[in-house]
Amino acid sequence: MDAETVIRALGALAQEHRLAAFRLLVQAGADGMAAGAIAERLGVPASSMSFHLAQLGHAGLVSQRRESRSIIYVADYAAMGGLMGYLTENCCAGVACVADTGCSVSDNEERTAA
Amino acid sequence: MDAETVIRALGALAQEHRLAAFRLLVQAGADGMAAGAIAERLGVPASSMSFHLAQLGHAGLVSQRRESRSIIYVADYAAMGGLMGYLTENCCAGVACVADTGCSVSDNEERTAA
DNA sequence: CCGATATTTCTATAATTATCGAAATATAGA
DNA sequence: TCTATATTTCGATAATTATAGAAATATCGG
Repeated sequence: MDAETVIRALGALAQEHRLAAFRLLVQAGADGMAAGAIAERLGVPASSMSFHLAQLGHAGLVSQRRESRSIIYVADYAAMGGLMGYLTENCCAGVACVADTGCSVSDNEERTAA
Repeated sequence: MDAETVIRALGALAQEHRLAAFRLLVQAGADGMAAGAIAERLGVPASSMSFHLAQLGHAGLVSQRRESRSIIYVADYAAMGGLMGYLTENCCAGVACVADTGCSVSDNEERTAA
């Protein structure tokens, strides 16, 4: 992942509604979530949410598929993984940051809010 | 680390010169680097670099200390670790992203494949 | 104190990003 | 086809962020 892509991804996540939307999509998993459902859940007008979802898409962090009248957005785990990898290697002195948060992630309660 | 802090940190890194500066500081370690050295290295005017370093500071990603006439900036690993922790827990479905990049970070070449 | 160096703050301007209503597009069902 | 639903695109505006020269501040050596 090159620096430009990383910057786009960081910029995409560096906004209240987009970070919230992406978290929602990560929780939703492969089923994803309809644009309207995200907008309603976050209390953001549809056209604004559409703008933000497009930004996430342009950054490669989400993909979309049409399903009847809805457009379903899905988090792209590989892209997020790429971002994490870049940050780990280039912004964390190799070990410090990740080791610090505990590398075996599976034991937390981070999935309870599904 | 709360969402607002995370957004500030992401926004701080989501800019060419700031990401480059932060990478430089991570490499420099505890010795840090003088503002002028960073500016020169990146080919950015001093006043512009000062603006960007202030943004990184405001986001808590760097600290500074005066050393004679220079102001030395130092990367804050704990802050970066906090950011990584938040992303891992909230934006990575718990495991996928980090596991994907190889959790034992100490070896360098795990990132060649997307 | 003075002159040189290092950096920040000030100021103005340019560029980018966010907001959201209204209009346009796509789909579905009667 | 007509109408309702879901979402995007358009367009206008507001807000934020970036750029960089000039002036101000701090420190040092003499």
